[in-house]
Amino acid sequence: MDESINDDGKGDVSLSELQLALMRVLWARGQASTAEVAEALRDQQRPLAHTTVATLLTRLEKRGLIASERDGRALVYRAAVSEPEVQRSMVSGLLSTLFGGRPEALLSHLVEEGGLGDDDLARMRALLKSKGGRHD
Amino acid sequence: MDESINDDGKGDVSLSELQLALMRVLWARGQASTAEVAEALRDQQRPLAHTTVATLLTRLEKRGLIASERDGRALVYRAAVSEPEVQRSMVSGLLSTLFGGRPEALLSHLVEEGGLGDDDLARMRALLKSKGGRHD
DNA sequence: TCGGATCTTCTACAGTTGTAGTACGACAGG
DNA sequence: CCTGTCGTACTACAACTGTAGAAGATCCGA
Repeated sequence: MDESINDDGKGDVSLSELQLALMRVLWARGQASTAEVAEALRDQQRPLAHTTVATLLTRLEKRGLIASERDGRALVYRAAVSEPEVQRSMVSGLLSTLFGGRPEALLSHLVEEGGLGDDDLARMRALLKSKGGRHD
Repeated sequence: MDESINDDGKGDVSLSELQLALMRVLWARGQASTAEVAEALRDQQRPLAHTTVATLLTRLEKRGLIASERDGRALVYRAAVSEPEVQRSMVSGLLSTLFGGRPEALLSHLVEEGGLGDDDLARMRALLKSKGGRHD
């Protein structure tokens, strides 16, 4: 049968810092041409050759994480996976490899070692309070 | 001066799943020979050739993450970085690349999307309660 | 003392990532 | 019409990772 149906990449995405930087541009702007992405990165003190950005985008597309559409001679890209999807995937990866899959272990780590300020703690407390469940 | 003093690796460690699997063996046992590490991995449904494990350990040592000591003809390894150190480093990496460095954003994600059970939430709440700071 | 069992070390190789040059098509200004 | 300019596609290459075979040193038991 037709084997052109590519894996849609939803299963356990893990992106490098740089790849995320590209994704973030697309998430923020909805869509962007190669040149726009390159410019955005340049503005973030991350100057890369136009061709480098093109290569990176091509690779992300090959992985199914973004999709392109032609606008004249230029390609315009948009994200094919949402930021929360990627977050979910990467957090759960970290959780299982580094914290035995126990979310409290991660929180505990954040609280104990994460150098959080009082305001951070307060915000987190508020967040949890607003979430249902018993308050034993 | 003598430039043989190698970078001690404490600065922004990021380990792959497999590399962490090796580290976990060492963290758990304190120390282990190549053969013991290989055996432990085999027991975790991760059968790797002895030489593969040796290569991996050598590379980790080159990065300063583990240290070896000779015991007869065999090498015995122990971790040179602690698990909390690695956790700190990797969590803070994830935090900055994926959550704009805002810990509450990570917690929020955990709470909203992390599929936590009531008991998880309760444990987390307890954890935060026991931590000082104001309770606005 | 000889052969297998063990170990380390070296070498290899494919895949991914970061980075960019080259080639080549299209288009706009003079 | 010609020449930059802009854009994609292709190629390249070094570093790192996962994986392991080949070589060579040793040690143990018969």
